[in-house]
Amino acid sequence: MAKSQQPKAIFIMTAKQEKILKSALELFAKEGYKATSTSKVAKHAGVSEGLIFRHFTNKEGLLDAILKEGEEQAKLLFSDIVFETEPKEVLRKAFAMLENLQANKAALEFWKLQYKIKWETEKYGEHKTEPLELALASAFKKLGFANPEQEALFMLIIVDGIAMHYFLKQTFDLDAMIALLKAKYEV
Amino acid sequence: MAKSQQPKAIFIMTAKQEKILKSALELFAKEGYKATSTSKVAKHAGVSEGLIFRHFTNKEGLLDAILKEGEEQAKLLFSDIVFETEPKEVLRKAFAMLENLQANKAALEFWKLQYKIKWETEKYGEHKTEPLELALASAFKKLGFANPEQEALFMLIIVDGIAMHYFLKQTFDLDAMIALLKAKYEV
Amino acid sequence: MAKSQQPKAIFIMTAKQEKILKSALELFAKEGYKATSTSKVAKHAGVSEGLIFRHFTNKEGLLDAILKEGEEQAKLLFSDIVFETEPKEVLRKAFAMLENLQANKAALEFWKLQYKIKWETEKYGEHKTEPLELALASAFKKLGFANPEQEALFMLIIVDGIAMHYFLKQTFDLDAMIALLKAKYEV
Amino acid sequence: MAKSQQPKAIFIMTAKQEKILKSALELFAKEGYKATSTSKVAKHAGVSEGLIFRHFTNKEGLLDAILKEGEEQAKLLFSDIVFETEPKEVLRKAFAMLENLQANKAALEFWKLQYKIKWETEKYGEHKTEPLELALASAFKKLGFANPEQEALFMLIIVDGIAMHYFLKQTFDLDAMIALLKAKYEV
DNA sequence: AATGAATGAGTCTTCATTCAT
DNA sequence: GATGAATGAAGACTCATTCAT
Repeated sequence: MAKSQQPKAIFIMTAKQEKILKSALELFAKEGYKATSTSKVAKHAGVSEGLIFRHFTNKEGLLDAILKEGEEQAKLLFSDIVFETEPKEVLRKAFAMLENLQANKAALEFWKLQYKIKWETEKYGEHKTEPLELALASAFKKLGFANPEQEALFMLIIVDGIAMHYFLKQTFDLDAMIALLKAKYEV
Repeated sequence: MAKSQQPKAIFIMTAKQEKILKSALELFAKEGYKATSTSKVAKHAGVSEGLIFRHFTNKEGLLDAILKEGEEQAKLLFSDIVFETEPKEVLRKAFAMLENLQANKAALEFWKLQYKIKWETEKYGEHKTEPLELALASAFKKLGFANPEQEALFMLIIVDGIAMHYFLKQTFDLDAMIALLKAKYEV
Repeated sequence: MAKSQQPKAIFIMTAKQEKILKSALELFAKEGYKATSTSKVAKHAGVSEGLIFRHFTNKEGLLDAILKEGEEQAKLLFSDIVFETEPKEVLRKAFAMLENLQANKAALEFWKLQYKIKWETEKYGEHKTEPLELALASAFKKLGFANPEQEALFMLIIVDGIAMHYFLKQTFDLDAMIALLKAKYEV
Repeated sequence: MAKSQQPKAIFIMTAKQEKILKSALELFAKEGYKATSTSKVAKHAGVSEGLIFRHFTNKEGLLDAILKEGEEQAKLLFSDIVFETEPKEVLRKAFAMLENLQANKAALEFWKLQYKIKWETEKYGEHKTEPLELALASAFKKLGFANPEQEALFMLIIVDGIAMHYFLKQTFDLDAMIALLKAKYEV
């Protein structure tokens, strides 16, 4: 793996830089990282191919920049759950994350990319969901579950699995599945 | 996508043909489909690159052959469950599939490939698990669940999710998770 | 520097392989190593660019193959001198090497390449001329020179310098210079 | 080759201009002209890449500026010899040039670059050494040599060859070689 | 004077695929 | 059935150069 370098500052970006990032996100999420050539990204973003390398050093650097932005977004999304103290509400908000997938196209693309990358490169560990796991464990403890840590992991796996099926299967009824979950956990 | 063609007969295979298939499976599962070049496969299998194309027409044809063999294996694996009539036993056997992952290294590679391919190419739909879904639905019906079809899908998602986490996370305690599942479904 | 690999056997070469080698020698010698692109070599040799890499792995591998062949030729050329025992004859034959430059175009290109590469990459040490140096030293000893090793090196430097000037200066009178040399060493 | 243009005036140079020139000299001498990118020069000099082109028009213009400065230095260096009338002293001073290589690191880099460029671009002819050649010829004439012009060229070739060997061979004993030269010419 | 974003042509190299033997 | 030479298109990346600011 080549060394990769994130741009000096995420917040100061030229219009073209943002276009590149947006295009890359879209294409990586749709076709995968390896299958998306830098020239395809450039064409899609309407810039010269060289510009990608001036701004992101590498193809890998481009991926890292996207992933870093995704992490930022994820933190934001998770914070709502992490700071919730009412246990039932924690669960409800966790399920709400799933509901959000249908409404927010950008978020959906980010998540889809996460999965694709996870399988393609086995690069990004699960540690990003750790705070979520802790929050859930705490909620399950308050609700009197016997093995709260395991329950938390179990729920994460379920939410993960549902998201995955939603991504991969066109005919998947997300709302119905969320309703079932809510019923099972009585929230 | 180029047209692809399966080998004339699956059961009659030369030693080299099998070597190619085995090497491709291993490499595709480890590195991914796109990231594995036909030349790498040829070298790993100890054959000339041309031979791959004589036997499998395409790189895609090679993938299809592997996937087809996987389907065969899946059918075999599933048949035990599908023909089971005792509902609790159906669930037990479904969970046993997960336990099997730890024992059978070859099976594990096959499944890992299935997941990798699913994400990389979005090529293989879920239809392979349909009989499984039906068997589970029937079992849940007998057990008096309100919405057996949905329960079946839910369970499949859970099993899928568990398998995925097992593949991607080195520190995942598979046995504990299966125990939890069994407790939840009282089998 | 990337690893480079010489072709399995130098003597068994396809026609295209030889064409590549010949073109590369000519272009490297004329324009320099860095300034000669592999695509230029391919076009000049009338082959596809990919073929260069199939046969020589790298651009560097291509250079190595040429240099190795040059070394072979040099050994042949030097052997005539090295096995000469009559001291004056040794000197005469050393000077004859210079005279040969005018007659033998292939040899000239090889030598020119050697100089170019020496300066461009500082890759190939002087050790190739060692047997020559020893032979000259032995000759000077027999002729009663005070410091034969140093005299040998001195002569090599002169011959080298003359060859260089011949390569770089169009108006250089090689024959006259050789005559002067012969007069000075009374051979 | 693109047209190239020297900076309006050599003597009036901003600090950045000098830094560029210094960096370019160092890098060209170490890595070669082709192998040194303008971006490397800019980074090494701590200036923007664009500035190189504002000041020197071209990469070639940058090279020319360096070479021109080298010529200036050469004239200075040679003048000591050119205006010398005592023949033995002319020879002594010519040999002193070689001795100077060991003492003066800056001069060494300049000369090394001259050689590198000579071989890489075959751009700079020998005309720079013409006054030197004349001075030597005159000295040899006074000393009663039969063919003074040729003797002068011969000596130049020797000095050149010695310098080259000193640059390329780490284990070269420069002092010993100069001593031999002095002995041969009895100075 | 100085910057740095932007480009397009070109660099070396890899890839899937074809074909003569 | 099997090889390995051969290809052409595409891959990531670099480079000299331009231009708006």
